[in-house]
Amino acid sequence: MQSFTEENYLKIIYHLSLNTESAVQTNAIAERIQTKAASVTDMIKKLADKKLVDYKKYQGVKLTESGKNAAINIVRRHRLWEVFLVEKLNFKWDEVHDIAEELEHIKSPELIERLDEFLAFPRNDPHGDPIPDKNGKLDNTVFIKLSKLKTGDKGLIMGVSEHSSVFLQHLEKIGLTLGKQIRITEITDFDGSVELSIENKQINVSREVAKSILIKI
Amino acid sequence: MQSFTEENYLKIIYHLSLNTESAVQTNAIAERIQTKAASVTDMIKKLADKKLVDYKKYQGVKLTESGKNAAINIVRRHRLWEVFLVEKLNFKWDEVHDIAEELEHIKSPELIERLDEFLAFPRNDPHGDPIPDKNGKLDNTVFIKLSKLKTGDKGLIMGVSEHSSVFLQHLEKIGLTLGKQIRITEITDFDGSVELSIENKQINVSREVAKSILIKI
DNA sequence: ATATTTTTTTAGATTTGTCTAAACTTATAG
DNA sequence: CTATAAGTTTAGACAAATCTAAAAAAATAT
Ligand SMILES: [Mn+2]
Ligand SMILES: [Mn+2]
Ligand SMILES: [Mn+2]
Ligand SMILES: [Mn+2]
Repeated sequence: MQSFTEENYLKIIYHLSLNTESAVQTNAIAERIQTKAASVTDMIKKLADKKLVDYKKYQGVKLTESGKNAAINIVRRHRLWEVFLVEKLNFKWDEVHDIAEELEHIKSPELIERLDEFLAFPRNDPHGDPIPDKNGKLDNTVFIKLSKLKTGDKGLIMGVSEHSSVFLQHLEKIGLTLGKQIRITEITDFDGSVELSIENKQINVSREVAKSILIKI
Repeated sequence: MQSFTEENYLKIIYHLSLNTESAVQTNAIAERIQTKAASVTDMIKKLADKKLVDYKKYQGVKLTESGKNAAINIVRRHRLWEVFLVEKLNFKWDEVHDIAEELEHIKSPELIERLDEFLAFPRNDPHGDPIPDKNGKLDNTVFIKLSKLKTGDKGLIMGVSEHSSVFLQHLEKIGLTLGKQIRITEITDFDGSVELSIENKQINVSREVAKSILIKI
C-alpha cells in the first residue's frame, strides 16, 4: 500500500506520461506537484525501490506495469468522487477538483466498487474524462480540439483539457458545457479566435480557450 | 487547521472525556490510539501550544472550548459518513467504522453541509449515536443500558455502546437491531443474563452483551 | 570542441510523529 | 511514613517528506 504522497507522485507521473513516449523529467514532476526537484529525486528513488517506476539517473522515470495500475486506480477514484460530488451533492464542475484530490486517497476497494454502482457505473467524469473500470480498462477515444475545426464543422462538446476553476466558470458562463452541439461559423484569421453557434446563439471564443475544448464530430 | 494525527487525538480525548468529569490520562489516550505514552505526551504538548487542550504536567488533559468544537466537528463528519455508507452504499453497520475513520478527515465544510442535506439531515448514525448539528449542538438524550432493566420492562433499542465488528454482527444475527421493540421476560440470577422477547421470538443475551445495548423505555 | 546553460543529483538540515530507555512524579500498600 | 508500584515525562534516536546550497551530468550554443 502506498502513502498519500507516493500516490500523488504516481498520479502526476501517469498524467505526464500521457503526453509523451519518452521518460518523465524530474523538473516536470516538481512543477506539477509544487515541490523542489531535489524532493522529487528522493521520492523517485523510493518509488524505484518499490518497483513502481523504472529509473536511471539523469534519464527520468517511466511507470512500471504495477506503477501504472496503481496510478490508474487513483485516477478511477478521483473521477468517481467527482461524479458523486456533481451528481449527488450538486457541486458545480469547477468546485470538485480539490475535494476529489483528498477523497481519492481513501483506501477501500469495497468503497469504490459500491460508489461506482451507486453512481450507475458512469463512463465519464464531470469534465468529460473517461473513468477507468474496475480492471483499469480505460476508454481511450481521443477527441479533437475545437481549435482544429474548420468553418462549417459541427460537433459535440465532449470534454475539456484544462481544469482550472476560472476556465470552467468561463465556459459555464458563455454556455459551453458538456454535451452541447456547436457549429463553427467563422475563424478569424489574425488571432485564430473561433466564432460558433450554439443553441441558436452566436458566441466567440479565443484561440487559447478553443485549444482546451474537446469535440466529437 | 489540524493535521490528521491531531484530529485523531482530539477525537479520542473527546470520547474519553464523556465518561468522566476529571482530566483524561496519558495512558488512556495511548491505549485508545494504539501508541506509546511518550508519543502522547509529545502530542499533548503540541495541542496545548495550540490552545486545544489545557494541560498541567502529570495531571492529564481537558479539551478547551475550541478543542471541544474541533472534536465535535470530527465526530459530526464521522457519523455523517457512516450514515452515507449504510444508507446510500448499502454497507452493513459493522463495516463502516474504519472507512469513516478515514473519511472524517476530509477538510471541506461545504462538503459536509451538502452531505448532511443529501442525507436529509439525519439525527443519528447507524449505531444510534447522535449526530452533532452544523453548530456543534448535540442531542444528549441518555438511554438506559439493557442490563439495568427489570423483568416485565418494555423498550426500544436505540443504540449500542460498543462498536466492534464481532459485537455488531452478533446483534444482527440474533435480531437485535436499532428501532426494535423488546420486553424483558426473565433475568437469570446467577449470571445476570437477560431473556427477552422480540418480534414474538424469545432470545437470551449475556449480561456482557446487555451492558452494551441502549434502550428507551 | 569547448564553453555556457539547464537539469538533475547529493549532502546536510528541518519538521512531524513515532519509539525505547531512563528519570521523575504521584499513588498505594504495609 | 517509607517502600514499592504505577503513571508520566524527558532525552535521544529514527523514518518520512521536505528544503537549500553545492556538485555533477547532460544539453545547447558558438
Ligand atoms: Mn479533477
Ligand atoms: Mn475531472
Ligand atoms: Mn464509527
Ligand atoms: Mn457510529
